Amino acid sequence: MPEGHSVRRLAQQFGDVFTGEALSVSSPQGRFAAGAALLDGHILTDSRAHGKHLFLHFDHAVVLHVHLGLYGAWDFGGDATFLGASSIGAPRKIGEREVFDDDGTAEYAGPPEPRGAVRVRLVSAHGWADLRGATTCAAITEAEAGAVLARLGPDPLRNQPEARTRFVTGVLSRKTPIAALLMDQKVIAGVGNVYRAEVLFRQGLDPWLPGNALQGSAAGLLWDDTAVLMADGVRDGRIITTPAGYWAEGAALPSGDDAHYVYKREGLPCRVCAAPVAITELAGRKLYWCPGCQQ
DNA sequence: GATTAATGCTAAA
DNA sequence: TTAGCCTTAATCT
Repeated sequence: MPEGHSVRRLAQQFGDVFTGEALSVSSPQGRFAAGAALLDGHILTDSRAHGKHLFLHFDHAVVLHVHLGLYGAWDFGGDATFLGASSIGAPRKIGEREVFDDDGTAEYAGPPEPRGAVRVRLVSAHGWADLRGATTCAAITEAEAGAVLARLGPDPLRNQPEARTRFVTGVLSRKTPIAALLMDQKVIAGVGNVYRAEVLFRQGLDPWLPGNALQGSAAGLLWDDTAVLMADGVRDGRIITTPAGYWAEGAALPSGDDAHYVYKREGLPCRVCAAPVAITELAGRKLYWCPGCQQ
């Protein structure tokens, strides 16, 4: 999935192109027909992300709650007004991989025929958005949205009071391996398998180190580095954890192969110590790490 | 063309 | 603990 940085970009995109607009809401696939009817015709008033959760608030205190899960994605399209309103480069798709139109010459002729299982379609005067493949898509009350937030840990992309302290305390109070704690959305919201592997490498932490065995300062630095990486991800629209020295000569951005230290690099030599990058299954997910650097 | 794996979580069993 | 979501890209045959 899109980790927290993608969902933050989605919230930004909805804010840019739909806030203040009355939206026609439908469910071409049918599975969200009742929820769509509840939202249809209402004005989008706010758009927020917390971790991997997206909340679209409407003018009658109903909230569209979306979690993309493993492969959910939003598609966008619209006229020049719509495209011009987007502050993040007007991607056509935000989800597991962002897609940009190669040219802006196509005439806008309204929303296309729904292709595949479109769970929700939002249509404004100037554009549209389609949701497919999401794990969660629900019309809920403000109170219910608050309950979802309450069970999430601090999000490094938000300026919440005591966020860093809450993370450090959460880590130090548990004996669970740090690699598992980073994936626990109650401990820190928005980190997925890529950021987990990369930030542990960058901090030189053994993935199996129990949370309560970390130094408080190490846990704090882990939070700080995660926050930096995720903010970069919001800016870039992708996860890049290596510095320019590891990219092709003169490249402004790395190729996919050069963007990470360990993620999906099992068996390849570590970029720092040349030991083979290891892969292990941990709680049903693949964990990539360098046995040389992370001890 | 078919199969697999994927940045994740929920609900059923 | 497992199926499910029902997409996409990469890898297979």
